[in-house]
Amino acid sequence: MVTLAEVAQHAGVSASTVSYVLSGKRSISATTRQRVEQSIRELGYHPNAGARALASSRSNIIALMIPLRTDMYVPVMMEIAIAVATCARTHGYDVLLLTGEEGPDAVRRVTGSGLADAMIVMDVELHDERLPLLRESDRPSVLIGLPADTSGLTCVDLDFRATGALCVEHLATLGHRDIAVIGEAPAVYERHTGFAERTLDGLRTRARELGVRLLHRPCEGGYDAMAATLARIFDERPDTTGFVVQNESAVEPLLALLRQQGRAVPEDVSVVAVCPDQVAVQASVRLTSVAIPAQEMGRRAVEHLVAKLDGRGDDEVVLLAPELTERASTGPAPSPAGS
Amino acid sequence: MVTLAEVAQHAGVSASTVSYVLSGKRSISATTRQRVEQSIRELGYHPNAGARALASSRSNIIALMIPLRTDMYVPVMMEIAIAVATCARTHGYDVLLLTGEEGPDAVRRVTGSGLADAMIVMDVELHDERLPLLRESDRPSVLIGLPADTSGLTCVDLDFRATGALCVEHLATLGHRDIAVIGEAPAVYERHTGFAERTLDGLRTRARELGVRLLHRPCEGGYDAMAATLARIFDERPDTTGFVVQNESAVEPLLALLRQQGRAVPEDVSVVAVCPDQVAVQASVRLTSVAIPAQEMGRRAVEHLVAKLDGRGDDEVVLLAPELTERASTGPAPSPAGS
DNA sequence: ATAGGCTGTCGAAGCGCTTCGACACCTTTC
DNA sequence: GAAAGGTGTCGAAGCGCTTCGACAGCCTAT
Repeated sequence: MVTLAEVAQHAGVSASTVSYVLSGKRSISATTRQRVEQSIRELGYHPNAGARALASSRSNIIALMIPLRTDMYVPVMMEIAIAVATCARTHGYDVLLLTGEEGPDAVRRVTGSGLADAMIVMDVELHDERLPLLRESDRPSVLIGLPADTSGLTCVDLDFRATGALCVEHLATLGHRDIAVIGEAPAVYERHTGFAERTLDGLRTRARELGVRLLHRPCEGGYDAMAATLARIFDERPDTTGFVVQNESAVEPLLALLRQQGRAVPEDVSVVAVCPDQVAVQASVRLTSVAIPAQEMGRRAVEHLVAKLDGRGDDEVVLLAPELTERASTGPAPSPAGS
Repeated sequence: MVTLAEVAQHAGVSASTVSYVLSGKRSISATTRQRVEQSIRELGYHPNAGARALASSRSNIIALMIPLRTDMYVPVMMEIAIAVATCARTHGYDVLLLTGEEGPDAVRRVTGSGLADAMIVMDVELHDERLPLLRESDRPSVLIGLPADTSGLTCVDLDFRATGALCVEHLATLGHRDIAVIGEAPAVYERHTGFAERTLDGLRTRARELGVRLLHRPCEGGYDAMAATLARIFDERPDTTGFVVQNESAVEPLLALLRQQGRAVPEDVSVVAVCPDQVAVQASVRLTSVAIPAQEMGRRAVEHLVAKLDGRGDDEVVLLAPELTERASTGPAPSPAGS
């Protein structure tokens, strides 16, 4: 274990000089700098993280709270996590992975112990227990997601309300008048997860404005659940010709079932998905979709946090504008039978 | 920021006594302990992580290196990561998330700086650049995966060779003589990822022993790639009746295509998947599969690491025995046409 | 020439914790 | 009743780094 002092001795300077070479907080002559850097290389010196954290009260670590559940929107979570880790590194930060399991205690523990300088919280519920702690905390934080009350918080999210509106608009423009929404699992709504409710709100509002009938059905992932849900939908609204799907693990089952029932996509029914682009293009029908910009969200969260840590930046809600990409799963509504 | 000293003063004892109450490394009388614990609670004291790390040269952090790519076996990675984080917490450790991006440098940085006490490395290639560093390092590490040379390393993985054998056996027992293997994307084999090659090895060896013809085709995920691959397979081996799929994102496309071609599963062709159970049960045909025990792997990795950190434990290769669960996608081979 | 301002470097004082040796006190034991 | 052995507690010495004030040396402006 090489220490600062050893580097200093090797380079023939004082410890503080080495420290200033490393941090750049005071000017150092070019020759000294080079000598020190040479010594650092030769000795293979790495500053001790603990000592650094203690002396500077900065750990250079960002905590990332991810949901514990592995049963939903996994690829999105993973992509965000990786984007956060990658982007954080470019700013000199490491990422500490926390699961939602500990709940609010994790916030206390991490901020209390100085383990992390800041925090990114995912899977935010409308009235999340962690919010009061984050508001009080002197450490900056960014939410990925949108709670009911955003005062005193910084949030980054896709504008799900606009996303919902966009989906309805697209289908309405194509002439669809009866639209079914296949949502996330019921548990997601019960937990009042912001994005699910906001999408629904956007869907409903725009549907009302456009005079389109809308039927919303939460749905577990998987084939069997989808089959049951679909049956109920056609039972209740036989004239349904448009679908909006916001549930990755329902996408392929839906397509398979429609095919099996002899309903052609997009000739008989149109499908719009809200999912990462990768899912949309890999599906058995290339899906018209609104992308969930996971990487972008992760990146923006980190950049806001870094700005705050640098004393720049302020509380702010960033809603990314949704973009609908037309692919092969949507087309004009079929003319009503018998007219 | 409450400090140890403040707690000590509040409880009317010395700082070292508080420290010993916290660590339990020396006996403390019940009354003193209670008094100290009371003060800790009243003041809301959290030990400073940096100071602790500096003084004890233990950070209580485990680093987890995950692959950067988000295009393959994502759910497995996510599940492992979450299992690692959860299990680590039960042992008093936090988890630092590193992406493979930095490569071997990340190993140097983390072990050199004392940021983490130990390391879990995922997505190990047969001749991984990081291995020499891990072998030399004085910090313990566990690989999830199996490189070519495991000497001086601790590894946890599913026994993919046995997995391959198991799949072939199952199909052979049902009378299938022509089996096609739909593998991971070509890139996975090019990188010489251990698990893919070992599965293939197990498949081939057992197939030879049982006198079964085997055709292996790597395959990108998605519908189009699968369609092309499947066409080539039936072109080359029209009598193929058994499939082994080791590629989550090829599963559903395969089933859809078979259905579309009028080949019934399992009446005409049988399919065995190597994938997490969740994928197997959510597929449009409930798949006979060998599960990838992601949680178990994460848990075992952490437990080995903790054992090593406690001075117990030794280098060891743990191969989890595969288990095949029969579901609705495999059945007896159809009798050859015309016989 | 001299005051004033830069620049580059150093020494020393912590940051908050762990841990080692010391020691006071209380039991045992013969 | 003294020696031996436990307990429970304290004080002090760091752990390796950052950062503040000091200051030597030099340049510029008067």
